[in-house]
Amino acid sequence: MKRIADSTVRRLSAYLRFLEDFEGRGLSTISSDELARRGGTTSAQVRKDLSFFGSFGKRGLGYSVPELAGRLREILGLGRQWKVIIIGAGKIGAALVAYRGFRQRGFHILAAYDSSPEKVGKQLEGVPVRDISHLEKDVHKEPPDIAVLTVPSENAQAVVDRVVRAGIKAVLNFAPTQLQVPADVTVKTVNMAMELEGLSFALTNRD
Amino acid sequence: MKRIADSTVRRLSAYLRFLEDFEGRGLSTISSDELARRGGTTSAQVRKDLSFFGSFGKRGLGYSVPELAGRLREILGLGRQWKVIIIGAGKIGAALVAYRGFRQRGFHILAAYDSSPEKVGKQLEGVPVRDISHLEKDVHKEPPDIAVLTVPSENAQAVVDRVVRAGIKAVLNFAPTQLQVPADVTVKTVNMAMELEGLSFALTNRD
DNA sequence: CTTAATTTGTGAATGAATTCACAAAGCCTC
DNA sequence: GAGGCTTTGTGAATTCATTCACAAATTAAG
Repeated sequence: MKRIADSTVRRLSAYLRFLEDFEGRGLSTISSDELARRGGTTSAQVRKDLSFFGSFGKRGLGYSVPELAGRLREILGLGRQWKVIIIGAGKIGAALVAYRGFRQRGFHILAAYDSSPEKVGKQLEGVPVRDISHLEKDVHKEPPDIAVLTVPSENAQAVVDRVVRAGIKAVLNFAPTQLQVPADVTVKTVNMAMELEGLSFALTNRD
Repeated sequence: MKRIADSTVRRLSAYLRFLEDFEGRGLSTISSDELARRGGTTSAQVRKDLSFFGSFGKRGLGYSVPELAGRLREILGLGRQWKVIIIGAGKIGAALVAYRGFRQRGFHILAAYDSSPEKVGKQLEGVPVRDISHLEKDVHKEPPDIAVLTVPSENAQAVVDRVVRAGIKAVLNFAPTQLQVPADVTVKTVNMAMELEGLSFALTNRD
């Protein structure tokens, strides 16, 4: 299959959100133009994005809302449940455990890991906090699909190395660090510092 | 000034982080090649990125670490203090207030806002939680530069409208929503759901 | 001082992503 | 069922971003 750009996948994700909104309001069809308006893009962009995966629309009419939503869920791999572990049970880790967006999309949190004795053994929103030393054993018993890293930058590379060695192929990283991983592992980094600096730049360099 | 791509600014931000690391270790010069290796890019990319703002290197030698760090701070607008308010004192808002990356980079949190009576009047890490109804009055008294939104999706557009009307020109949005704002307002969105779906797509569509 | 070794800065070439623009297909009205 | 209206799907054109490649500048060594 032709390589799909990251930006395309992000937009598909956005389209699905709008479709679910429309679905909830009982609308049955939608045009690329309306989808574009909601997503801050153009109708040609929407059609091009979808065209990589097939042709789902009806000329003169638009797209069936439930059908397109279903197709997008399929394309994005949301038809199944993904098993997730969170490494680092600090403030951000705890906030993520509580985040309902996870469960809504089929991301099931198996456990959180930490090294602090005050946290280990407790629960966060029903999710057990385990000692980080149990990581490999647990992963072996019930392999997660995705590891979310909310550990301090200093430890991030060491932790991701363990995660990779344990066979996990997808990582969501909240540490403001560029992680080195083998080519068959996908890492997405959420870097708040970088976004803030982007705002600082925009405020500084406005005409 | 020529328009600078978003991707360029993000890389500058990454370069600065590496330079600070080098600075801490007392190294005095660095080549574009080494900077590139750390940032997962190429030396030509590094030089091109910097060339938009001037020529800071010495041929045959590389870049002076402290000088380049200083220039980047200047370019990114990090030479001053930015005033920030956080709207939404839920789990994510609370985690952000505690995030030390803010203060380190000169982002000073004036206050957090919420509508829940249990939260209003309390403090989070020394930051007062104010009633959202005081927003406009407070902003008028001490205008913040940046508003961080950690409110539920349903309210995000309404809140950003208030923020824009109050004259704030930069927004960091944590709600998984595409916000509509006038052209002179910059919005950056951190969308965890989107990143997770990107991982789901990668796991589903690997060769 | 001369030669070899580095490394920058930058036009030119390439590659990737977006937008244009229009034929083809389907709906709707009369 | 003919004609007008709408909207898709997609090559071609365009714009934007990255990579190449090399002259110019500087250091280092003899």
